[in-house]
Amino acid sequence: MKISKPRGTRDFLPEDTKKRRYVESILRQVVKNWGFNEIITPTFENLELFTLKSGEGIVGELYNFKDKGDREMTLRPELTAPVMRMYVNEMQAYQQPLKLFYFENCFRYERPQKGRFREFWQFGVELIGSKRADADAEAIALASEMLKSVGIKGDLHVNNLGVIRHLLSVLETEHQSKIMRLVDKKDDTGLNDFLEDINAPADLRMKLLELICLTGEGAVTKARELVGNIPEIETFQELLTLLDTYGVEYTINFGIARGLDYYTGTVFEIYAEGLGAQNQVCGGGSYQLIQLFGGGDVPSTGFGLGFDRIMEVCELEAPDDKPVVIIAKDSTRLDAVKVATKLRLHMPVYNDLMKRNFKAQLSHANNIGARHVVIIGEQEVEAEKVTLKDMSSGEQELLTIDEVIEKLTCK
RNA sequence: GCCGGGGUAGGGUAGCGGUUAUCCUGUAGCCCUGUGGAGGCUACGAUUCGAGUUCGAUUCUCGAUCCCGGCCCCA
Repeated sequence: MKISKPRGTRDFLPEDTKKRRYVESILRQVVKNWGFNEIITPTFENLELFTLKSGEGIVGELYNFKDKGDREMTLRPELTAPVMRMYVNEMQAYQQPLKLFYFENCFRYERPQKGRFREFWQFGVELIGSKRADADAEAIALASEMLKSVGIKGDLHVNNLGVIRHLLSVLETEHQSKIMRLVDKKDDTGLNDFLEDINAPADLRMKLLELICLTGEGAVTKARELVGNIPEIETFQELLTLLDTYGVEYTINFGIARGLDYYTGTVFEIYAEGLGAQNQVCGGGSYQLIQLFGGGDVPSTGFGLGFDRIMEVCELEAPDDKPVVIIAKDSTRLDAVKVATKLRLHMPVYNDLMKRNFKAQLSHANNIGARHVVIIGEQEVEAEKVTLKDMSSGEQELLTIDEVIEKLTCK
């Protein structure tokens, strides 16, 4: 009787894990160099944390459960809300801006497909305390740099929601939200119908439809013509100038909306090729969530990277471990253990655990890709040395253990 | 929740009503107990699960399940 793994989860074999850890280590190095500090939050949280942020509707997509104390819990579906909760609970007195990052698994009860799993990993950054374009620009530049560091060419689209919000400000709040959702979905007919339903002014309707199609060069100028010289445009222009200075390539896209009300201004998405329908590898922007969780009026900006999607398109190869295999005879196995113990302070070492004969041990060493083997037989024990054999050249020489360490570690 | 396409040893496959279920690879061992990569031999190991049709099902039908792709959703 075999037990299969739960739907939408994955086993990572040694080769997979090695590559994942390697890519992870590169991303970690980049965020650290940008001055961000890692945090860890619980794997499960009170259900309310997420319904508060995203509405009751998301419960259907959650891995939620009641614990033995009858509390409504859920495995975390994302990490922005937990980080905000953590900030409100424990970090409000910290120096701002807070520069935080996390790399954790998340859980969503969804139908698996390419680039979508029920357990997946998010690498995210939250920058708390600054509402300036400088913070948004740093977040975007960092996201861009992270992808670049692992060899992924992403297509970055940026927008400032303040512009479209300004245009819609004459409408009721609920209508505004609804329109933002329709724009996010790129549901043009739905949008038209809705504008018809609420009897939106013809002038606004025309401007809106024109605005959300604005993209690429000259889009800012055209937007300015549509909505006038409002502060939101100036902020957006400031962000773009900063991005230019960072050397980040981007596409202006007034059609990116993000369906949720807590996004305040800057929003961005990054897409990568080769991922099928789920081609977004990064999404983020500036948002206002802290008040919702009982904190002050603190602006934040952040983004999440879909680590699994990155792995899907990342072509980096993890460096080789260069294992050393010790080959011994039955009569010298204890000597082999002693030598292994010394060598293990410096390098990965394999010892025979199968009581293989001499030839089979050598063959096994070859099969697992050993660069070198260390032979310990009666002759070597007698001479208080070992034989080091280079597996690719076949050359071998009699050396002391210290000489072996010296020789293998300096390469 | 919806729509397609799939599921045969650990991995890759052939068979498409009756076979000892094919071959490649893998793993372990032997040929060969102080020198690997080749070769030969041996062993291990599979029809996703459950119903139905049939004398007989890996093969046909239905259901479940999982995988792959897409829709919805995407915090």
